[in-house]
Amino acid sequence: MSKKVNIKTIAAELGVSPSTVSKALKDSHEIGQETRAKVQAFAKMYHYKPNSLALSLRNQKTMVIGVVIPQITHHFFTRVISGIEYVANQKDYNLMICLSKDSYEKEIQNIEMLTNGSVDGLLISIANETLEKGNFEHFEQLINEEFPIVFFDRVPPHIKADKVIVDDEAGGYNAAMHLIAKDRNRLAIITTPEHVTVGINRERGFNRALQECGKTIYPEFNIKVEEKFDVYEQIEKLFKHHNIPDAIFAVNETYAALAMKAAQKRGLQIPKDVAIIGFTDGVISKLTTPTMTTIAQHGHNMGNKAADLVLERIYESENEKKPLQTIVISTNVVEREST
Amino acid sequence: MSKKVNIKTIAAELGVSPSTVSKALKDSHEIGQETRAKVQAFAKMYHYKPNSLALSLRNQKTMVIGVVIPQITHHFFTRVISGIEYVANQKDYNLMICLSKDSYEKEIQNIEMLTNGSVDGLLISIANETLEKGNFEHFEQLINEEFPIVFFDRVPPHIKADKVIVDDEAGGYNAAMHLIAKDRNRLAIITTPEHVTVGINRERGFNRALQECGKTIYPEFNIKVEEKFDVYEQIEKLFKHHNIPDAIFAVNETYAALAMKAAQKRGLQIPKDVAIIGFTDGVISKLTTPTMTTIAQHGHNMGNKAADLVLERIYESENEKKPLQTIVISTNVVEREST
DNA sequence: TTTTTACACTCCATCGTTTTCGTGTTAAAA
DNA sequence: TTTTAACACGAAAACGATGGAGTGTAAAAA
Repeated sequence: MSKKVNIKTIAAELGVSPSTVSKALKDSHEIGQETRAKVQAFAKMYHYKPNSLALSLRNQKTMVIGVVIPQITHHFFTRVISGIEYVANQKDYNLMICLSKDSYEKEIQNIEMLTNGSVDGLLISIANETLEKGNFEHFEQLINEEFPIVFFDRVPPHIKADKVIVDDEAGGYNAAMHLIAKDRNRLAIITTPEHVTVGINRERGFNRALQECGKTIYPEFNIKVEEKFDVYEQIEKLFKHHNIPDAIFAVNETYAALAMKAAQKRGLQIPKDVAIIGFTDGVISKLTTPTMTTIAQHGHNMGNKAADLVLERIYESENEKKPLQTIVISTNVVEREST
Repeated sequence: MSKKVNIKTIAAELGVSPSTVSKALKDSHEIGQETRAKVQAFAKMYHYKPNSLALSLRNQKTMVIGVVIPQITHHFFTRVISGIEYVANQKDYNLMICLSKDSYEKEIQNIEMLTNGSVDGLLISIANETLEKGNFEHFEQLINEEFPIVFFDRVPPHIKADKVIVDDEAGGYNAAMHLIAKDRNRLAIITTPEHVTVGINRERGFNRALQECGKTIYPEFNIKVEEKFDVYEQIEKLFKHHNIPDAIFAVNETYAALAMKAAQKRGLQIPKDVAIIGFTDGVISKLTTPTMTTIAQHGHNMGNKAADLVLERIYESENEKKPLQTIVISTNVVEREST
C-alpha cells in the first residue's frame, strides 16, 4: 500500500496543527473560512477518510455488531442475517459475522475475539456441540459483565438473557393440525436428536396435537435423524414398515424434500397417499414437485427483532436498564401442493 | 456494561506501571518472576483480554478481511464465504461481511467503510447494478493506492486486478456437450440479460458447442430472464411454442428447477422428453425429482483461492510485488437423473 | 491609553497497548 | 572502595482522531 493520508499528514502538508485540520473538516466555527476551505479541498483531493480504528478507540464505540452462527450455508441463517443487516444498517451499524461451524471450541474463540473491543454488541445462535455439552460458561461471563448480547434461534435453555426464538412448539402443533385437518391418521415425524432444542420443541407440539385429537403416536413413525449417518437412508425407513404413514411432518426443509423423494421412489403419490409438510421458509419448498407445504419461520423477521433488541441494549443508559426480553416469532402454515 | 479491565487498571491495582504489566503478560525476562506471576494471576482472575482496537491501531494490522457480496441468501455466495473463512481462520484472520444488495450506492458505502482502516484486505463480488452501470471508479482508486483487493465471481471486466473466476465459458460448453452426447438436438438455454457477465459467458460457451457440433441455434430457445418480472412465466414460454426443446441448459439452479416444474406441468418426462442441466453446486439439485444434473461450480474452492490471494497481497513486501493473477476455477459435470 | 473581546489557532490529554530507552538498586568484580 | 554488570522496573512516544483549555494577535470598547 502507498502512504495513506491522515490528519497529521494533512496538517504537516498545510503547515497547521492536527487539531486545526480535525476541526476544519468538521466545519468548526473555531477555524477561519479560508483555512477550512483549504483543508477540505486538500482532504477531498487526497481521498482522506478518518481512520475508524482510531475513532472507535477514542469513542469507545465501534459501530459494529458481532454475529456468531453455526453455519452460513444454512439458508435460514442467511435470512436471519439479512434481517439483522437491514436493521443494523439503518443505524449505521455494520456486521462482523463469525462461524462456529457447530463447534464448541470455535464458538468460544469467536466470542473471545469479538468481545475484545471489536464490537458493541453480540448476536448469537449457539453451536450444536455447545448445546450437547450444555456448557454455557462463556456466555454467563459476558452476561455478568453486562455486555449487550442477544441469543436467537438456538438459545441457551436456563440462562437469563435476551432471546429471540421461533415458536417451535406451536409450529409443530400447527403442522400436525394441518395434517389432521386433511383427514390424516397415521402421522409420522422426522426430527432431530434430543439435544437440538428446536427439534424437540417442534416434536412436542406435534405430539400434543396428536394427543388432543386422539391420534395414535406410532413409535416407528418417529425418526430422529443423526446427521453423521446417511440422512436419506434413515428417512427411507419410514416406508419400509408394513404400516406406512399417510402424513409426514419434517422439522426442516431438507428432511421434507428427502421424504418426498423417498415416497416417490416407493411409487406413492403426494399428497394423495402421503402428505408432507416441512419447516422453514427456504428456497427448496417452492421448487420441489409437488411444491411443499411448510411452516414458515420468518427468519428475516427474527433477524430484525434480534438486531432491534441488541441495539436497544447498546443504547440504553447504565442506570435505567429494561428487564430481559424473550421475543417469540410466530410461525404460519404456507400451504402448497404437498398436503 | 460494567467496568472493563485493561492494562492500566491492572497496573493501578497492583501498584506497578502499565509497561510492567504489558511485559509481564508476555512473560518478558525484563520482569521478575514474582511480579510476572502476580500480574498473570490477576489478569486471569479478572478475565483480562487485550483490546484489539488498540492493538490494531498500534500494529497497523487488523487481522480482518472485508468481504463484499451482493446477496447472502444466494447459496453460492455462502459456499464461497465458507471457503474464505476456512483459509482466513488458519491465518488467524477474521471476516467482516458486508452486503451490497446488488446496489451501486450500497457497494460504495460498504467499501468506503471497510477501507477506513478496519480491514487489511478486501474480497469483492460486484453488485449487479454496478456491473450494469459499468462504473468502477471506486475500485480503481483502491487499486491505485495498492490496497490488497481481490475480485471473485462477478469481476470488473477491464480493470487490472487480482481475480478469481469460474470458467463459465467452458462450463456452458461442457453443459451443451453433455446434452449433445445424450443425442439431443433442440437445445434451449435459460440465461440472464446481457450485463450479467457470468450469464453471457455461459451462453457463449453453450453456443460455441452448438456451432461446433452443427446444431441449430433456435432464437426462441434462448430465454433471457428478467428478475423483475415473474421468472416462472418467462421460463414457461419455452414450452408454449410448436417446437419444444429436447434439452435445456439453465445458467443457475433455480431456473433449472423451475424449468423442471414447467416441463412436468406440461406432462413431459425428464429426462426422456426433455433433459435438463443446471449450473452451481447448490442444495436444490440433490433434492429435486428427478435429481438434477449440474455443472458444479466449486464455490468453496473459489473462496479458498480468493482468500489465499488476498493474504498473499497482505503479506507481500513493498518492494517485491508479484504480478496480478487471474485464477480460473474449472467446473465439472455432475451427472444425476435429469439428463 | 488601557481593558475587553472576538478570532484563529495550538496544546495537551485521552482511548489501550507496545516497545525503546532510561534509571535506580544491588551484588559481583576489580 | 570503586567500577561494572545484571536485574527489575518506569517514562515516554507512537498508532489516529478529538475537543476542552489555553495562547497570541488585533481590533473595538472604555
